[in-house]
Order: sequence, then C-alpha cells, then structure tokens
Amino acid sequence: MAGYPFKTIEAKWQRYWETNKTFSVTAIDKSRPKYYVLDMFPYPSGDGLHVGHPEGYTASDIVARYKRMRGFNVLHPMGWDAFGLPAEQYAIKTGTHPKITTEKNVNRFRTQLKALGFSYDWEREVNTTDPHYYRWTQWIFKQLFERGLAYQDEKPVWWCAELGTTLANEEVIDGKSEIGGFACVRRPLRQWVLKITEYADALLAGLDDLDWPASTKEMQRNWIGRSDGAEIDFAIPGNARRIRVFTTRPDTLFGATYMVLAPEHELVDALTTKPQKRAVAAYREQAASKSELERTAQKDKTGVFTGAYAVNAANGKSIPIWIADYVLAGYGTGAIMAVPGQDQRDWEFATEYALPIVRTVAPPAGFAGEAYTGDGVAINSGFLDGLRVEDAKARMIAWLEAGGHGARRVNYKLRDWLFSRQRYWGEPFPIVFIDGEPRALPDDALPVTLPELEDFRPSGSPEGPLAAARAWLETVDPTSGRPARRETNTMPQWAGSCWYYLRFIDPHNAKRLVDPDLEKYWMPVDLYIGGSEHAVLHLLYARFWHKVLYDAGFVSTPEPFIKLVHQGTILGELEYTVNGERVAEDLVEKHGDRFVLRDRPEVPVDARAYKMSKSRGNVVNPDEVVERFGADAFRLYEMFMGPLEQVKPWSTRSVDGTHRFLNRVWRLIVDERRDGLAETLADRAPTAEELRLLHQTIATVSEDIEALRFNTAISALMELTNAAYKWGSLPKTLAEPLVLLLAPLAPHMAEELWQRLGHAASLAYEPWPSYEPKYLVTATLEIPVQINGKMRGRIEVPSDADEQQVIELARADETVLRYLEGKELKRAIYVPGRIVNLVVAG
RNA sequence: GCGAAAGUGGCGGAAUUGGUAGACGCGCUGGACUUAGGAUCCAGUGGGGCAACCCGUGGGAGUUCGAGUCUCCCCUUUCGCACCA
Repeated sequence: MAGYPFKTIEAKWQRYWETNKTFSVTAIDKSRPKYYVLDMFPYPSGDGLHVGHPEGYTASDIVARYKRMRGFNVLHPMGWDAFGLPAEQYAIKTGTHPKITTEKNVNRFRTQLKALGFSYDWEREVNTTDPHYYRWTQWIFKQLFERGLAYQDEKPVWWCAELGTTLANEEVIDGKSEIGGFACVRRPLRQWVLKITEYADALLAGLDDLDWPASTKEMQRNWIGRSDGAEIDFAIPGNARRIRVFTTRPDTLFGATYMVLAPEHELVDALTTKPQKRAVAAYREQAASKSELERTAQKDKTGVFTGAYAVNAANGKSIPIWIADYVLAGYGTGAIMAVPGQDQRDWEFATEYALPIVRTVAPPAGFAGEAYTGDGVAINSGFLDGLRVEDAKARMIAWLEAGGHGARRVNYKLRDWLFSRQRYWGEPFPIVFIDGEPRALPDDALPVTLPELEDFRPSGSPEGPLAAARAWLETVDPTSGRPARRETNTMPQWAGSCWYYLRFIDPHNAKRLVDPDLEKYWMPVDLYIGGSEHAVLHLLYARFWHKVLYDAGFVSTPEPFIKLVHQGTILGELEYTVNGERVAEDLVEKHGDRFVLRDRPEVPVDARAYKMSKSRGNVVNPDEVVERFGADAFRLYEMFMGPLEQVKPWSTRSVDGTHRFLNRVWRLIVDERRDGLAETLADRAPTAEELRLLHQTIATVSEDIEALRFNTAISALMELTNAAYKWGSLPKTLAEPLVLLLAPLAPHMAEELWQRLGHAASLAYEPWPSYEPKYLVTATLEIPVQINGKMRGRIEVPSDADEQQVIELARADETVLRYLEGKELKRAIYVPGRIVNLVVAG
C-alpha cells in the first residue's frame, strides 16, 4: 500500500518524546500561565483499550499540545484506577493475584496509549493500588475520621449477595448493582459511612460556578435533592409520643385529613389498636417481602388503617393514621401528613379508601384535575385564608414555631456515603479496634498494606476475606501499645479516584499528599474530560473529598474541576436489520423516510447503530485501526466524526478519509523518490489569496480548538490542503504554519514534516501561528441577491460600497433585472457584507 | 408519567447564531495515469425537470423583507429521574 510511512514516523517520534522528556513539566518557569488538562484515568481492564477511551484522551491531548504552543505550562498526566472487581473476580477464577493481573493490564494500557502519541508526562504516572499512593488515600480517610466525617453505623444498607459486598446508594440502580446488574437487598449492617450529607449545601451551591454540562449539574442537584419545608409534630391522644412529618407544603396543614406511616416506621407497633393488629401485621409482611424494584414499579396505592388517630394542630381535628408503602421509610421522617386536596398520591389514596378531601388552595376557574398542586389563594385554612402559597407557608411556619408544633426544615435526598466493602482488592482502612472502639493509626504506620491471601473469595460475612489473614489481623496499636484488631473491610473503588488529580501535581512526595506551593500553582483542573456515567458517582464523591480537604486547609480551591466535558459514546458501525437479521448495506434503499429491501420494498429495514459490546460482536479494536491507518489518522478520525460530546457511530471505512488527508499533506511537502522535499513546495512569495486562506484557517483552527470543535478544525485544514492542490504548489511560508496548525491533531506527522522543513528541535513548544486580520481584507465582495426572499443572483461590489451603491448594483444586475421587469420595487434591504433582498410587488 | 436534549442528502456531519442550506469527509458516478489497483489525480454527486425553473432541513401552523435557526401544537429518537411528601 502506497502512502506515507506512518509506522516508522510514529515509532520514531514516540521514541523521541520519551528520550527527550519533551512533555516533562518538572523544571518549569512558573511565571508562565498554567493549564491543567486531565482525563478521567481508566480502570485497566483485561480487554485493553477500546475506541471510546482515545476519544476523550485525544481531545485532551489536542488541547494540551495547543496550550503548550500558546506558551502555557501544561500539566497533562495519566494513571490507573486499578482497584476494583474485575481483577478480583479474575483472581477468584484463576488464583492469579490481582496485583499480577493489574500490572499486566496496566502495561498493556500504557503501551497502547503510548502508541497513540499522547503527550502525557509519564513521570507522573500514578496507580491507586500502589501502597505509595494508597498510603495517602488512607491518610485522607484519617482526616475524615478525625473530623467526625467518617463513622460506623448500623442501618439498612444495600447488600449484593452475588458480589458478596455492600454497595453505596449511587451504585444501586432500581434495586440492582450498577456493576453486573445483580439483585440487591436492604439489610442492616454495621458499616463505615462518610458524612457527605454535611456537605450537601456546599456541594449544591458549588455547582453554580462550574462550567459543567447543564445536565450533569442538574443530575447532581437532583441527587442531592434539597427541599425546603417544615417539620410538624402530630400529637396522639393517649400516647406520649408524637409523629413527626416533613412537608414542603406546611401551608396545606388545614387540609391534612389523615396521616400515613411507612410500614417500617418505628411507631407502628405502639400505635396499632387491637382490632387492627392482624391486618397491619399482614400488610407489613407483604410490604417487606416485596423487592425494592416491585415496590417502586407498582403504581396503585394500598394501605391499612392502624386504628389510631392523631390531632391536626391547625384545626384540632382528629385524623386517622394509616400505613402504606407509598410512604418511604428512607425519606424525610418516614411519615407524612396526607393532604389529598394538594397532592395527587394522597388524592388517589383518599379516593381508594374513602378518606375526606379538603381543598386548601383554590384551583383556577375551570380546573378539571384532581389534586391541585399549583399556586393560588388559601381557602378553608383559618388564619391563612386569602394568602398565596409562598406567604401561607411562611405564616404557617411562624405559627408552628410559636406554638411548638414544628419548625422550618430543609431535607435532602442525599444519604451518607456507605464506604466499606467486603472485598479483598481495595484499600485497607487505617483503623484498628481496641475493645471494639475504632482508632486511627498514626501517620507513620501508613500505609496499611494488603496482606497476602490464598483465597480472595468474599466470605459472605460482613467481615470480608481479610478476616482470614490471621497474622495481619491481630496487631498492636502503636499509639497505646495495646493489642488491637484491624478493620477487615476495604474501601470502595471510588476512594482512589477521589483525589488522584492532586497526586499528579506532586506524585513522588513521600512527606505530604501534595506540596502546598505546587498545589497552589496547578489547581484547579482547567479542563476535565471523561464519560457522563460518573455524573453522580466519582464527580460527586471527588467534590466532597475536595471540599473536606479545602476546609482542612490542604488545598487552595473550593472546587477541583472548573470545566468539565463529557465525550459522547462511540457506537458500533451502523447496522441494517430485518427482524434482527443483519442485511448487507447494498441490499437496502431508502423509501421516503424509511429503509426497505431493494428487491422487496414492502419489507421495512431497521437501520441503527448499537452500543459496542462483546456479545453483539461490534467492538472495534483501536490496535487494528492504528496498524492499518496509523495513530495520526486514527486520532484525526475520532475527532472528525462529529461534535465531541455527541453519541456517534463508528465507521472504519471513513478512517480512510483522514488517512487520505494526511497523505495529501505529506505529498505536498515530501517526495520520497527524491528523498527530500516535494516539487510542489515552492520557494515563492504567497499570493494574496493564499495568505487570505491561510489566515482564515489560522483563525478557524484556533477558535475551534479553544471551543473543542475539532471536527470543524480538521475540515478547515482539509480545505487549505485542497486549495494547495488547486494552486499546484505550496509556498514554504505557508507550509510551516500549516504543519504547526496540524501539530496538536496529528503530532507525529507534524513533527516529521517540521524536521524535514529544516528544524532541529521538536515543534512541541513552537509558538502557535498568529492570525492577522489584515490578510482577510479583499477589494471586492460577492453579495447574494434575493428577490422576495428567494435567491436570484449574486453581485460583485467594492468592499467599501455603501447601502445605496450596493442596492443600485443589485438592481442593475442582469439576472436580477429579469425579475424586476414590470414590477414595483417596494423595499430594499441590505445587510452589510451579507445579503441584499429586494421586495417587489405586481 | 416527569424533565432535558436532539431530528438536515445513501451515511457521519457543516451553516459566522435570523441572511447563498448541505462546508469537510465517507460512499457513489464518470474520466485520466496504469500490467493491475481497494494507490493517486481530475470532474460530478439533495430530489424533480431537456431547460427556464420548481421542490427541499421530522409534520402542521405562525412571526419576519428573509426561518435549519425564533414562537405554538403534534410525531419520533436519545439521555436522565421515577411514589422524594
């Protein structure tokens, strides 16, 4: 296959960058501005890289290289988020220690990434499973522990039998584990929990100033789930206890006609009257047997009367207390005041069980719905009557507080973060127990390293497999000298990724997490690129840890990641199917807005791209693409596919396009037969047109890279190259900037061309070509002419012509005249430099 | 069900944000050079029509001199959330 020798060139420059430490930022001039561009570091799986990884990595690499040429000190590191289930599951299956598997996978990933020419400072590589690294993960945990932000609690938690471990709320979706999709159940266990709820408001408020995708911010807001309202206590005649509820609508208290407790509510037993005991017990049992999934899936409201009554303090009325599973034990206080007039769920329940409904907000005239949840004027509400919702809320809260019936209250959906796992392959806790009391180990006892084990299997008990490491387990507390027992749980996968961006700044520091001066220089991360699947997991956890470190004075910024971008998923190749069977593309054609079989047009064909998966067999291996087209063409193609953030289908065939483009650039400058520069490379002064196009390209490419619009940056470079072919030659003074513009995108080829153009050093720090608007000025402009809004022709006008002149020229144009004949010109619009529109009648 | 985003050639996508729709690329058609080509170069390529022209950005209405872009209704797709009191 003819073409430029990408294999030789790419290997050559990768070696060059490595030996010359081209991208090292260890000795830098700190008077220059900094730019920290970070990728979400990968979990080094056994499958190696897939084409989705390099999408984000290429984007960040382009920015990193561009910023270097713009004079920034650029921090662009890479590492491994290597604790986690797959290595451990592999260990269970084969007996191979996860350390071995991890090392092998990391080596493979590193080789693959290097083959793509990413400009990482490899001296800063970190690995979360390295004791030198997790020593500091443990140290941060200690900070949390010592501040009361890490505590042990026994509460119902998610337990996944299949994975043999507990999971955090964020890791359980619809009652199934996020990894593997295994069923999970709620089970009370004593576990480590991090008090993320204490940071709920800070995490919420911090979002406002972040340049993040709106959808991601919204997801975090929803996850935190702040709602403002009141807590109200309901007295129970003949009982000293009160039922406390949370409501966002204290203004509707007069309409609370009954109460509902979650079936699990602690007061249920005490409240239930004798005659109701059986029905209540049966209902509770039935509710308990339902999985979380079944419970959320069911839409109809069921419940049972407890036989007890409470007093509505607002109107002194006695209201019945029910239990129903539409009230969740885990939210608010696990009990509600039911206001069927203003809440649709309560309305449905009240209708089902013939409970009274009282409207306390007047619905608008003609309102035909059931419960009315909108704004309006209070009715049937004593001292609130006539007030609008907002005012009524405030008045009611004041009344509740004055009478000791309740108080203003903010409630969150966010729960504290369940932080322990019953697995082997994770960070051990820096904690020992003396007489059952947890104590943090002193700093010089860190890291607590993982003991060797024969059997990595989860024990199925809350202790986890580490409990089997007898010699490791029993120890002596260095502080008190007393015998102690180690914590046998490990930290979740997310721990190591909560702070890795800080370690990249100072990866080899044995004394501190990160040197404060370096931290001040590099933080925050200016651009963070990674998948949206971490919107409420990693990205929320990391912000939480960061805020704790900020409050403790270890970091200087309240937020870690200023700008965040999610790359869109790359789907498999477009597939044509009939009833699930693949059909070759050339047997298919489009009829109207659908695809059908060419020879049987009555058969519809489904055309779509699917998520890459082993089972579907549509996974693309980047190694093969690089082998065939080269890393530069691969990088270019991934960026040329479409907008970075968009989901888009892969097309191996289309990689040919960017490969061809690189070949065209190559041949414009290099002639291998002459073993030197191409004849097309001309030693002449550029023409005005050439300069104009060059500077337009500089402007476009610069703006597009800044805005991460790589697809249009590449097309601009293609246009410049195509033009050079039309010109028949390329002046050397254009070739150099062209090569520099190409450098961030296709760095290997750019370096090689730069060298062949006579430069000794790498172009990595060569100044970015500067754009000069003066070259864009032309003597005449071509202005399109519309008549009644329809395109009819084009005129050439002097670029300094005024409105009147342009309109005169338009009216005099031959083609335009045909349309004006016999008609009356009613109006003429000229948008300077843009367009002329002549409005005619008759 | 609720919320958000998006629907443009055979395909991926452009369109200076209200001003020449389809840049760039894939694919396709024709030609050149070639023993050959899945290499390269040149030309063409939204649909209809011999043409002048007409039609065209999911569908329908509207605002405007002018709408892919703004407004309203509907359809479809994708992504979130899903009894949160």
